[in-house]
Amino acid sequence: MKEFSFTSFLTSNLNVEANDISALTEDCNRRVYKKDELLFQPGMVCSHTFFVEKGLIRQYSIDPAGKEHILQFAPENWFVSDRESVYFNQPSQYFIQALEETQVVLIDEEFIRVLEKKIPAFRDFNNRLLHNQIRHLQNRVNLLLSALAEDRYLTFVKMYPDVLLRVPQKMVASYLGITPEGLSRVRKELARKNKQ
Amino acid sequence: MKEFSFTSFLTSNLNVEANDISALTEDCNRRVYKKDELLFQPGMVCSHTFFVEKGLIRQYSIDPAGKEHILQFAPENWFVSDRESVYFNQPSQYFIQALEETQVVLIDEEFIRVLEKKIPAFRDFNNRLLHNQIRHLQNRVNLLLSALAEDRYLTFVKMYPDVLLRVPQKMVASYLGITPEGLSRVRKELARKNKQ
DNA sequence: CGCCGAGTTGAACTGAATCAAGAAACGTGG
DNA sequence: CCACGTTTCTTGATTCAGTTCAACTCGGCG
Repeated sequence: MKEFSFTSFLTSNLNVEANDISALTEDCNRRVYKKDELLFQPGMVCSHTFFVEKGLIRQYSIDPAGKEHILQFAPENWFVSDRESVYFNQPSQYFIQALEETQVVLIDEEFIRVLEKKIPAFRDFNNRLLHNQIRHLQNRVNLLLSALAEDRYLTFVKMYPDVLLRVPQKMVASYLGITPEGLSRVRKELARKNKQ
Repeated sequence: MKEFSFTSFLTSNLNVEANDISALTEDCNRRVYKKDELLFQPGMVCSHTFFVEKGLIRQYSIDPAGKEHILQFAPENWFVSDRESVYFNQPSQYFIQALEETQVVLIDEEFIRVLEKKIPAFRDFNNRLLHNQIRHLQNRVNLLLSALAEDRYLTFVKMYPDVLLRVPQKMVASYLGITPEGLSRVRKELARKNKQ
């Protein structure tokens, strides 16, 4: 029997028997999205969180000038959700899109409540996930406020070396808040420095 | 009997009897900080969250070039904590400072656990606070990625009109990620537009 | 009264965007 | 497996938003 990565993810983080978990996670709603397919788009209220079992997705916005801005990449074992929409029932302003063929678990509020009930440790774990996300966002704000393009890129390379290899360079640029041309020049400059 | 604003804040949000709450919150650790006094500084592990009962505090970093960058303002009824430090027990990289004479409640992990135990609704409320902070941070990242200085300023004015009047302009600039001179020019330009 | 930090203004400068063109990589159908 | 069109990446010339530095004004406070 093949084990779902959502199951093993929860098992290893919740410190409980695999059997207890898989009973709950096996018949979760799952869906496979093709490359470039949208999981979600602005205007709707997003009713669930996505857990990536295989593949890679991104969350992004499009500004009035038509430019894309990437809020988050999510490879295997990451959650993505528009908290604003899921939790506060407001129409989202963000897109969520598969960047590769991607299999996700669809998690709704009800499933979370079931998990909390059956596995008390889940509440604490979920809490930890939220704290972790806040920490990352806070550090990202700080970086956007304080660092130039080159430093932001170097930080990205260090933090997400895997993502770097899986997405087109222009999307890294969009995540960093610079243009594709700008990132191309940053990389050129770094290569020059490394030679000498 | 004078009621603490922390008590009434929890009472109104938790939907429980004021008496139940005040028994818990009355003898919390409280402290008053003078204007400009530091509540906390980098390098230490921050062991508690602050709830502002009266006054105004800010969280900020100082970059290698010596420039300040404000992560958050917190007026009355706001929480401030360095999640990275409190939750993950890591040395913080941020300062927390009183911008006016400020009274705060010091909340440690133990107190949170007591609250969770005695008042079940607190867990959900805390969860809501976390989601709310994520939402705000996410929107701020999006704004930093997509908007020019003028739009960021206008958004700030709309979202925090109260804070705008209580802090020096150079701190608003620091929050927005521009220089004091830059903000001065943005405001001048806006004034010009409004006249015509 | 004199000082000091906050805000303003101007001139020169700089990091990054824009626009445009070409080169390289990629995917798809024949 | 190649040929083609499409997208991605690079490079150059120009422009622009915002910084830096310096001088000056203003208001509060010892």
